[in-house]
Amino acid sequence: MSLACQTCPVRDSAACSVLSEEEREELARSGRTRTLTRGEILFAAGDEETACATLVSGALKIAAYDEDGNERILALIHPNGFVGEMFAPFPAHDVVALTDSQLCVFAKADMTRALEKHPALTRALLRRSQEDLHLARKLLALGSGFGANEQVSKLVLALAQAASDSPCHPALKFDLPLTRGEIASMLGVTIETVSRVLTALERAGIIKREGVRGIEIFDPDALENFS
Amino acid sequence: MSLACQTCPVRDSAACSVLSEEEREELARSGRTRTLTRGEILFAAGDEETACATLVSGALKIAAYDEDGNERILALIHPNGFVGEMFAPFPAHDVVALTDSQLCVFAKADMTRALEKHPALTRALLRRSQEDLHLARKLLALGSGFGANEQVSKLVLALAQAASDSPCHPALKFDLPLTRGEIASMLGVTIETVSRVLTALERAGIIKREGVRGIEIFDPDALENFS
DNA sequence: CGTGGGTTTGATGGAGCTCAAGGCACGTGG
DNA sequence: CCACGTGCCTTGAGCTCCATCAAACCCACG
Repeated sequence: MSLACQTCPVRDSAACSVLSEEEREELARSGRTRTLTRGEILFAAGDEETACATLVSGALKIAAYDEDGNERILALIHPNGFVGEMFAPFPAHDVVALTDSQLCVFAKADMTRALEKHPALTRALLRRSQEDLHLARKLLALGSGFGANEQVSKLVLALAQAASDSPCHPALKFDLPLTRGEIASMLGVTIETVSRVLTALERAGIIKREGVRGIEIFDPDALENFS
Repeated sequence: MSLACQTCPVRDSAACSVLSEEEREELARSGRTRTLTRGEILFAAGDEETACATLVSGALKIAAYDEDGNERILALIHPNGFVGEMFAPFPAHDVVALTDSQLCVFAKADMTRALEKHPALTRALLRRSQEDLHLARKLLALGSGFGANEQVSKLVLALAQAASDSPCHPALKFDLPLTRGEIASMLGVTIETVSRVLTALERAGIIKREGVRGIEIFDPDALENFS
């Protein structure tokens, strides 16, 4: 399916928003939209045909797998986000849909050409890349900061912030985009530990679980300092 | 001190190498060289005056500190590397010299102007940024991959590769740029654990320690698979 | 109703953190 | 030159936290 930028929900915030109307139209001609259902994979590590994409709606994960097949989640992509190796010959990691998602995809060659043609687009991607870098390092800092309690509570808080529209305040009631197993593999802990921390948080009156994915946060500050 | 690009050891590989001779001269006029001794800090998190720099020689660390003052190392910068937030209003992390280092520094405003003027420079930085992102994720994957033995041995191997001139093969004999404590804070383990793993590696005949920082590697493959 | 995926909860053992002591290299001042 | 202090590293002993193993639960779905 070809692109329909006029009705795109992220037309004013994605990287391509720096382009003029005509420039955008031209870029759009080389792209395609694609929809994914949960679990479907967008790029696989080592793929021949390389491409890149911006996420319009939904959520993605970037994941690596060790020799035993254990997944390690390296990053989450939210709407407006951009994925794809622009310079490496092939993608280094798998990119998989966490929820039903909608994105627009470009062949690497087309995107490379567009970068040469539109410096503003390159700057926009540089900015995004630096943000991704920042997020990766935040996750790294979270990583072995301290105990499992800290890690899980802070991740819940981070997910709440990501789920919120307003940039600063966390959503107080939202659905986790991740299963317990996925939370576990973002932090390098086990499913059981994640589950235990969540019940502890609930017993402490800090959160409430609604079904399996729903979370209601009563005390955001307590999530920061849970030991 | 102003720049002397003619004699710069990384003139053909740093980001600025994409510029023509005259363009480089012009950029050079807005930059300054700076030398740091081990431990000196280049940028501090939250600094007012923001800047960026490419590393000419030596090594840097990017580090964050938790509320108790524990350091967490987020990345290492090697010669050719570029540091500095181009878009954020202030740096998010400390940047500190690991060894005596030499770099050339640019005010953020000057660099921003240069980016607008030289699209090729922007592309070069985008490429570098993606590489940094890749490295951060590699460290993330290393993180809670598995036991402390794995982590430390793989990090030693990675440091050996970084110390080597040839891109692929690790240096067989080199000096660690990091103290035990710094290795520990890259991995989120304790100093004692690092020390114990190193002695275990030595007892297994895989490495030999020469003084405190020197390392000789006998069996690089064994470092990959040490349990 | 049975099946299966994801989740919760409990019991146990071990890897690594904590605490503590000692060693080595280096600089500083008597 | 030696005594002393200071960093950094090493080694040991105990204890804690989390991974592991195992079982049961919940819920959606056929």
